[in-house]
Amino acid sequence: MAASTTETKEQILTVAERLFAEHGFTGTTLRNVVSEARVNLAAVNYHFGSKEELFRAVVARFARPVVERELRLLSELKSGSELPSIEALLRAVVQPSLEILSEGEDTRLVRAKFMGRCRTEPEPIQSIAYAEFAVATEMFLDMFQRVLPEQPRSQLGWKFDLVISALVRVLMEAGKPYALLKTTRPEDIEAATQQLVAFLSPGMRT
Amino acid sequence: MAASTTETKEQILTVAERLFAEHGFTGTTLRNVVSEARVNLAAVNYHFGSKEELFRAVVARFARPVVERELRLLSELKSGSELPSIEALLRAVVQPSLEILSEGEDTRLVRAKFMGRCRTEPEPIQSIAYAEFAVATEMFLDMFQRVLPEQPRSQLGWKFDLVISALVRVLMEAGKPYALLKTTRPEDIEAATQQLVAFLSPGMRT
DNA sequence: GTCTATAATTCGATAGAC
DNA sequence: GTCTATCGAATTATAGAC
Repeated sequence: MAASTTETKEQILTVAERLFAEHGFTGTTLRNVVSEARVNLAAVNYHFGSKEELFRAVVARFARPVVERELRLLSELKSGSELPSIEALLRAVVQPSLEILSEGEDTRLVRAKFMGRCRTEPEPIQSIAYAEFAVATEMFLDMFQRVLPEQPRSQLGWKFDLVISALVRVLMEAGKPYALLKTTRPEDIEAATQQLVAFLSPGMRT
Repeated sequence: MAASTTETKEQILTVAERLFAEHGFTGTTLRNVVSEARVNLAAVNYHFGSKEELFRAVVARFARPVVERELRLLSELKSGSELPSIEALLRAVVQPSLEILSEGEDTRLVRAKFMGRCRTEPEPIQSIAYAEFAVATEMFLDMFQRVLPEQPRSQLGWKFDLVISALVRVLMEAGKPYALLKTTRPEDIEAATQQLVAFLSPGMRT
């Protein structure tokens, strides 16, 4: 493996992430990717095997650090002597994803949008990203059930689904003039986190 | 115009609506449409001109009755002697769309999913549907501003955006086993409307 | 590992007979 | 208005030289 191999793979992944985010899976062509990445067309199939495997690789690269932070926050909440508040739990849900926007320089907004795009892709593409988050999602839902034992699981199910929808929407709209999150400055991210949690938490309680 | 012309156009529109809903714009081919619609390939371009014009026609067919009901509910709210409650206003936002699910027999779930899909399509397709709802959206936002004058317009902007996101998610997931709306029975639609309004209204107030 | 060249399909759109 | 046939361009994926 030559020294530039990693570079080529990363270059493909970065460009593909942006084009998938903007145009979706079927709306992105490998020719567009290699053209912008300034690599050869055959390099995609050499390094990733197929267009779908490339998508899986993009998903894995961005999702794993997020899931890792989610699981860490979850274990912190569990290790506490008492049950967390709804607000603390919601913050653990949205914070790892919103923190995407504080890392990666010029790729921040693209990465956030890609995460949102994953959830809006038609099947079977959507399932690729869903699989990465499935374990953490189930654990969050279990925790909501413990904090809100009087609500039936089915109700918590669709409520949590709407929470994720709101998070995804915030990520996709980030950077636009009328969005909740207009910049990627840490203090703006923190403010948006608080506002999003405040918007969602009373609805979870009801 | 022969007697079967309307039939052919409607057949194309109905099949296209389902395929666009399931696979998105770029994921749907005209060949798939005409194959399932059992019409000739050339009929699409004869009746609609292009794939994008076909999409516009599908959007117009489902959106106009919804917008009409939105505007009627809005004028009723305005004609009242006092300002509506948050709950009444939110109900006017979500009800016309959810009522899609009480009409059209076997096309109900498809139509709901298509509406959701419109909002998740990459540009420039998304703007086609957005344009149909733009006027009503602005009027709803004005009404929220009157009911909640202490909140800045920018804040109401992203909150209303999250309300629509929740509505769209409910529409897209309708019919699935763990969704808020599992069937299309009128009483279930009414129950879902109430639960959705109850979930969202406290967040609007905060 | 990177490249050129191309295979093998598939796409949207249209020409022209009926 | 409906059909067959096809154009021209674009797609993913691969074979094979270097």
